[in-house]
Amino acid sequence: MATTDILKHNGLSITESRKQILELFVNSKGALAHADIEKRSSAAFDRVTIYRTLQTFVEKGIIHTIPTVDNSVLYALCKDECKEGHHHDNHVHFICDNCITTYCLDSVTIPPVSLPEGFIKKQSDVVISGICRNCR
Amino acid sequence: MATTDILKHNGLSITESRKQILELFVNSKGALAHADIEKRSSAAFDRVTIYRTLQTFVEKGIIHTIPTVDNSVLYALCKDECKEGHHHDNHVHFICDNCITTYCLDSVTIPPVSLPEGFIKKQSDVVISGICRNCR
DNA sequence: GTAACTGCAAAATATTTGCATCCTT
DNA sequence: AAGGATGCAAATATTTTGCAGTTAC
Repeated sequence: MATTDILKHNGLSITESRKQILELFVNSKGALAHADIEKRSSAAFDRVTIYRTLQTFVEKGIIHTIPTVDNSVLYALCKDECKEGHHHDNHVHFICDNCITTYCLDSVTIPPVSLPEGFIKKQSDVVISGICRNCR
Repeated sequence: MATTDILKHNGLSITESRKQILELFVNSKGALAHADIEKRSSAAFDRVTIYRTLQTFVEKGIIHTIPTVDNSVLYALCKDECKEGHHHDNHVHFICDNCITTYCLDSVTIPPVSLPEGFIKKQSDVVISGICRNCR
């Protein structure tokens, strides 16, 4: 799906920054941090615009944040099942210790985890670190 | 184990701030953020001291960071299996959407996840969010 | 034309570093 | 006494907010 279509689908107006930033996500295999976007976008968007664009994309369910053990904030494209306000991010994230790329392993399903009495699960995230395909 | 012993075990000198901050972790059911420590410590430690103490504890394997989807950084006590430089954090973290407490569910083991060809797993973290025991 | 988006400036927050002083061993 | 830990000041880095100008529809 073209970036313009994705934006339209979500009721967002089509702007250069949104198209380009979304393009970055579509073309990237891994997740992106705010800093990556700042570097990679050809046009120099304002830092603030990037913050706001990312926030908008998260709200609309176009991208989602990935939990990381260090304090960095990573974003990656959501799959179609994601809808506004309700994420369906039941997929595994893999962070390569070597090249630092973060992959969304959509093909890997999270096995059910049984919680202790009284805990009600809403969402689960699995982050696995190690060495990726390309770095072996 | 008393806090002083833990510190000795790790070759750290015994200071008021270290004892008190470690005490907070021992007494806390959930994980703590930098801000929590700043608030809860009776003596008012310098913000910088807290940063440095947490960093030292992480290096020594006394506490570990917990991955979170928002950008916050959380810390929790490590179990005995954790050794300096090599963490064994194969346990599930549970974040309550209501009271924001983060639990280390040591009793819950992470089921094995099969990765695609070429990916080598080193460590895995599972973060589950929902409603905790106390908030139902 | 109107509502929404962007960029700039600046405020608010969070984190790191240097250095002099104080405390632990 | 010596090395390490702390506190203060200040430098950096990160994120948020307000507002005026611009752009999409």
